[in-house]
Amino acid sequence: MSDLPPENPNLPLTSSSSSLHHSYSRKQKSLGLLCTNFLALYNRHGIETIGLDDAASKLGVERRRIYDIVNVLESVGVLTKRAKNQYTWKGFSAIPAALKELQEEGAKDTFHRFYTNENVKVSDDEDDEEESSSQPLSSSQTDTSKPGSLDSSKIDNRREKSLGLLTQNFIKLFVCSEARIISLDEAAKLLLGDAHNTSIMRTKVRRLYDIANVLSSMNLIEKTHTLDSRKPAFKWLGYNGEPTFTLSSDLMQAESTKRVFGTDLTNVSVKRSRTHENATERRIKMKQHAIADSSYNQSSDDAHESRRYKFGLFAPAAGGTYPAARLEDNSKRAFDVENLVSDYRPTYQNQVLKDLFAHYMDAWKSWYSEVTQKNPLPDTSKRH
DNA sequence: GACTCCCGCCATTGG
DNA sequence: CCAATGGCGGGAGTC
Repeated sequence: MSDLPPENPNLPLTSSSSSLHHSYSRKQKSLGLLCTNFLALYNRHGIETIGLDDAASKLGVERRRIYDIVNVLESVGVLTKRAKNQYTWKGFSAIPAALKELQEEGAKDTFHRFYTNENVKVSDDEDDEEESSSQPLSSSQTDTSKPGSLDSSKIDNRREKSLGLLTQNFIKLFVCSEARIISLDEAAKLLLGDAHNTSIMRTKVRRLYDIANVLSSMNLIEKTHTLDSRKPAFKWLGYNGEPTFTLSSDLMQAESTKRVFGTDLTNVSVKRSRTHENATERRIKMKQHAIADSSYNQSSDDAHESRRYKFGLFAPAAGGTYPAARLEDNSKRAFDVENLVSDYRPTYQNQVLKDLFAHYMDAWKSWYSEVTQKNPLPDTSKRH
């Protein structure tokens, strides 16, 4: 107990004052940003263990959020749980191994799927149905799920729905297939195996957004859109062997506004105005909803509605097509450092943040010069 | 008005 | 029993 009190009404806005509608910026509280900060805070020498409380207070967020981040980081090997409240920092160098393991694991799953399906068709065409029904790829041991029997079926039902596992499965999607770009809907559908229940889907997609955000902040994936359609999707970048923390992806998006890294670490202050509605009401409403919803429209999804999706028949076991993508687009727009610097004007009163800022600026400058060297011209920055 | 996805209630799990 | 964890989905911001 010390430092920053939970309520800290200081928005690092450079404006002198009179910010009447001190805009609540959702972006500045995104999981991705938080993760970026988290990484910057711990991805350095000397760090060995991480305390959740410490992280929470340093980053100025509630514990709950830390769990979110830590879970996905752990599923990629960057962290490991040591004890209650305690994690061990492994670093980015642990990513390749973790990725590889996931890939192998995924390959196995794929095999399994095909064998039980005995329907190995090597269609090269668009329509490439992926597995038939109910069997989300999970690493659970036995599955005795009978649609009719309801009882102590899944003790570890929880684990199956954990953010961590979901993260791994999401990654497997990329690592174990030819797919380079996947939209979250597709991912959700794939990971769900089936159950096109709108509600379930929505929830799953929500989670995927969360995951995608932190994965993005690690530069493992990047947001784009599907080649053909306009649908937003994520592109697998893979691990680019970057010992020092990179921040590009995040900064890229800073172009338009202030989705700037260090902004407001102590962001416990302005929360979006919760609709006046006390907890009780809320709870009740929830219950009612649950009840009314209990009659899950279990329409057996009839149409398979196969997403034309290339689930590369079992990924090449060794080496094969290990996604080795780099940011090869030229779409990265350039903006000038000085401008950003002077414009940004750090209002950090805390040493850590200052430190952090310097760190970022450093990394970014080098990145910037590198890019400008390759791309002499700032490249007509069109709309994103 | 569709997309994103933050927030925090509260069920679970662990000690 | 309480504290640590973390599923989950309402609904507020964004685009």
